[in-house]
Amino acid sequence: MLKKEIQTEQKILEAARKVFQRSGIGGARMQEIADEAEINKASLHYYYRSKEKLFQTVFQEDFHQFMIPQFKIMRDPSLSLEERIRTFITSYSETMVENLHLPLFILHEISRNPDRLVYLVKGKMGMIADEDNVSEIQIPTAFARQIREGINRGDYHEVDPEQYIISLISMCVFPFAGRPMVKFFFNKDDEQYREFMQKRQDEIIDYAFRILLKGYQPGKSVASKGKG
Amino acid sequence: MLKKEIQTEQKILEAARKVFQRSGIGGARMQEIADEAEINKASLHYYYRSKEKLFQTVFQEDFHQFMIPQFKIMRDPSLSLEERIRTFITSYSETMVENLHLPLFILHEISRNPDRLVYLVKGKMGMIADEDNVSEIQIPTAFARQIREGINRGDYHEVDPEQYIISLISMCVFPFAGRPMVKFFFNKDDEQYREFMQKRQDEIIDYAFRILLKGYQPGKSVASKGKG
DNA sequence: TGTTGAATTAACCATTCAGTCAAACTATCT
DNA sequence: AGATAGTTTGACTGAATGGTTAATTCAACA
Repeated sequence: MLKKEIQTEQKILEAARKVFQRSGIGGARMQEIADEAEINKASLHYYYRSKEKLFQTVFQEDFHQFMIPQFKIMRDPSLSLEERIRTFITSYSETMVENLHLPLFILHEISRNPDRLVYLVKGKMGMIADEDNVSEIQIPTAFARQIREGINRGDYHEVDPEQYIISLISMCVFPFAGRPMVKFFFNKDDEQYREFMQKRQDEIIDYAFRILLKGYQPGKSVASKGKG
Repeated sequence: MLKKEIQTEQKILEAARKVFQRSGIGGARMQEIADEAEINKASLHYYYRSKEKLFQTVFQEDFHQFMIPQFKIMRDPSLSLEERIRTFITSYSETMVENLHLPLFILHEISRNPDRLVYLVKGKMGMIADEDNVSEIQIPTAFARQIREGINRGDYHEVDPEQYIISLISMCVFPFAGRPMVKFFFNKDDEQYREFMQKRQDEIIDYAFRILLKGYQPGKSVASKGKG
């Protein structure tokens, strides 16, 4: 009984995730989700009182999947800044490759209702940070500050740290949000696209270091594992 | 009479654009568009038989605004490749700053229905190109080929041209698609965001050249106007 | 095997919304 | 003024869809 309940709930969430990511909250139909989960529409409401409630559950999970690993990396004190940049890029790309619809879904729903950000971040992202007095919201800012320190030390080129961080994220995320266009204009099928995005990781890491590091040469490179 | 007709049609298109960009085709309401245009809903249908028809008209215009200037630049034979990169970035950013909702709107609607791309591009983009045998669809590919030539000549670093082009577009477009997050995590209000995106242009140009050009130094730089 | 509470279902309800229609209005020309 | 063609409008329709309900099934247990 209990087992069945959990199993059904899980089926619903998976189905809902698929449908919501494909169509957004507006385009999704409760009937469609029910069909996808192979249950009756009334049962769907039995488990999740309303569409909005169901959506929030799914969206919160997705949002965290989209954000938390990256946030963890940005402030991981066991990694040098260069290693963090490298890991940030691979981790981000990996998440997206495994979940192609995620980026656009997140972007679109956040844009439709930016206020969600406040409780989404404050809500469950408290699981990271809080060891010292850096709240999760300030992680990007803190990361930017560390880049600035590197610049001041003379290790890095003169970049605007905030612009630099956003550029990293852009290069990781955008090609997934614009997948149909990438495929269309560079004439790639699904498999070629996947391969292209897989290769892209190393390419972006290279770009990231060319932009930031003084005297960077792709050959000698920066440590790819272990401390720098 | 004729004058009034045109004027109404224009009002409808502006209203529809605003509502569609805000809510997408699914979220938009014909009544809302009618209200925005200050006409009766029946009149709306008098001018545009259906929602889909109205949407297509608006979307096609928006798509072209989003694409054509950049395509023109990519293949402008009067500019050197470096100048084209520079112009590409400023032109793209300029378009986005003036129309903040455009990128996400395009991305979302293309993603919802990728088949549109075929007739959208073949449809009206024939206005560019066709002088020689480079069709508009092949412009990015052609642009990539020219980068490759530069690499082979030894002028540029070893980059994957397709990845490079997509990175340029990413850095230009993504921060607009992710505007709420940029604002939220770097704590900017509308004005600060705007300023940030304005400054960003030069920053990206710098990044683009650091990635591509051998021996690039932001100081000496590449010609900012005229032939290189 | 009968009782109980949770899970499932078909049928139904209420609302929203794109699209239609016929009547009314307006401008222009004769 | 009357006729004509183009435009506007309120009222309406039908389909889609989120959500409810009451009856039924099912699983567990005494």
